[in-house]
Amino acid sequence: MLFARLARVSQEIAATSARSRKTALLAELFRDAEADDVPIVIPYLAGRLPQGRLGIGFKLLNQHIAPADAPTLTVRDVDARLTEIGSVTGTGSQAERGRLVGALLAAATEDEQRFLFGLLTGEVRQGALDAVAVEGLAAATGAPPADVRRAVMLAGSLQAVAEALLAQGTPALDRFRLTVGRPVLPMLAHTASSVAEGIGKLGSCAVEEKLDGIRVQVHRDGDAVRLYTRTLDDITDRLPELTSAALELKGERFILDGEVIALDERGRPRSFQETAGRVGSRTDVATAAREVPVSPVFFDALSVDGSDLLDLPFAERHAELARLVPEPMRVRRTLARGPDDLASAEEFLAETLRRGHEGVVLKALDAPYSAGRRGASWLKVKPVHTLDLVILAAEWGHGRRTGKLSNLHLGARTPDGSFAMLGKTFKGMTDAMLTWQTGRLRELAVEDNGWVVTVRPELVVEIAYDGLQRSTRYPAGVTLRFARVVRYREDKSPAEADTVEALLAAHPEVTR
DNA sequence: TTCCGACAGTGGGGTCGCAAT
DNA sequence: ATTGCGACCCCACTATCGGAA
Repeated sequence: MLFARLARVSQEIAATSARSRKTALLAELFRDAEADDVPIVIPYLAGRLPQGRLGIGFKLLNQHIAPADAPTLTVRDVDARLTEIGSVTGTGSQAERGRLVGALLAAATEDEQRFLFGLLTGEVRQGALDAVAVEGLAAATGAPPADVRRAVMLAGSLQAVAEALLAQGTPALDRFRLTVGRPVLPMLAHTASSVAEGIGKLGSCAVEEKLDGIRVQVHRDGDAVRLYTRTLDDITDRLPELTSAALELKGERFILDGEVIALDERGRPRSFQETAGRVGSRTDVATAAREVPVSPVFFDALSVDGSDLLDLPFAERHAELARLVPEPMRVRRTLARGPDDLASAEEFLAETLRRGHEGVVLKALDAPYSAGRRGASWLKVKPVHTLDLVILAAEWGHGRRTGKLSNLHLGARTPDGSFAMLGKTFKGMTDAMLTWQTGRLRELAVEDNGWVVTVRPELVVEIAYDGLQRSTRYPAGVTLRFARVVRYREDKSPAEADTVEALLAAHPEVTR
C-alpha cells in the first residue's frame, strides 16, 4: 500500500467531525491493507509509530526539504527507513539521522511530508486515535465493537488484536484472554467535586485512600513476578522490594492492581517527586532502593489462581484480594451504604488528608473491572485550593488554539511589589474565554516574540490547583501542581493578588 | 428531545538517562 | 562535565459526537 494513501485518508479523517465517518474511512483502509502492511498501517492511523523511540525531534524534521512530485513510497518503505533511522547510534549519529530524515522527506510528496511530520511529533490531530481505530477495525471485519475493545484491553495493544483479527477474522478474538504475565490496561477514575456528589452518583460504594504514587500491576506465576506501569511498561527490575512482597503472599498465581509509594519512617507519604524519581531509576537500583524504599499498596485483584475476576462485582474482587493480601499491604478503606453514610465517608476523607494522602476514590461495589476505560464507577475526590494570581505573559496556542493566546504565565506578589512566576496553565478556559483573553492580553502586550506575548501585570485570574511542589525552574523555588483557570477577576487589582509568602505558609510541608 | 458517556485535543511540571557538545 | 531532549510518570479541563433515556 502506498504511504500516500494513508496520508490522504488521515487528511480526510481530520476534515470530518463525524466519528461515524472517521470510522468508515478507517474501515475501508483496513480492509484494503495487505497482511504485511497491517502492523504498520494500524499504528500509523492511530497516530503512533510502531518503533517507539526514534531520536527524531522537531529540529531534524524542520529541514524544509523540497517535496517529491509524485508518490512512490510504500508504507513498508517508510517503516523500513524509520527503523534504520532509529538504529543509528554512536558519535555523529545525530548528523547521520538528520541526513536519513532529509532523504525520507525528499522522497515524500507534500501531503506525505505533512503526515510524516505529524506522526513523528505525535501530533496527527485527525480526531481519531486508538478508540476510533478500534471502531474502524470492528467495522472492517464485522466483529462486535465491544468484543474488539475488550480484546485490545486484554492484549494491552491494538496492534496484536488488529493483526489477528484481519488475518483470521472474528474467531481470533477468543485468543485474547486474561493471562498472568501479560499486562492489561488499568481501569481509570473520573473526578467528583465532593464525597457527597460521588455517593449521590454511585450509591453504595467503597471509599478508599488515594495515594500519590505510581500505579502498578503485579503479576505472579509461581516464582516469576512481573511489574507493569499504567502504560504497561515493564518495571520489574527497578522495584525488587515489590517482587519480594509479591512472593511473600499466599497465592501462587495472581494479578493485583495497586499503587507503589515511598513512605517515610513514620509511614507518611514522601513527596510524589521522590516516589517518581525512585520508580524512574534504572541504573543503580540498589542505591536508589536504599535511599528511597517503596511499598506496594493494593486495591484490586484481577485474577487469582487461574480464574479471571474482571467481570465480577468489585465487592467480590475485593473479597479475593483480602483473602490473598494482608491488611497492611491493602489500601485503607471504609464502606458507604448510600447517602446515610455521608458523614462517616467525609470523616474518612479528612483522616486520609491528615495522614498526608491525596484524597479518596469512591468505587461502586457492583461494578466490574473496566480495563482501559475511565469508567464512571470509580470517582476520585481531592481537595482543591485556589489563588488569585496575575498574568505575566501568554503563549500562542497550537492546533485548534492557533491564533489564540492560550498558555498563561502566572505570578504571585512578592514583598517588593514585583511578581514571581509560579508556573503556567492552559486549562479551564472555554472557547469564549480564549477569544476574550486573546483580545484583552493584546491590549496589555508590551512585547511579542512570536511565541510568548509579555503583558503589563494588570489582569487577575482565579486559579485552582492541587498542591505545591518544589521547583528548580521558578524563582520562588516552588510551582503549582495541575493549575487551571477558574475565572477572571476583573474586579480585583494586581495589588490584591495573593502573595508568595501566603502561598508558602499555606503549604508548610513543601519547604520543610 | 434532552442528557450524558466516551474521546480527542491542549498542553502543564518533574525525573531519568542517553547522546551530543 | 554539562546540556539538550525524548520518554514516562503524574494530571484537568472543554468540545463534540452519538447513543441512551
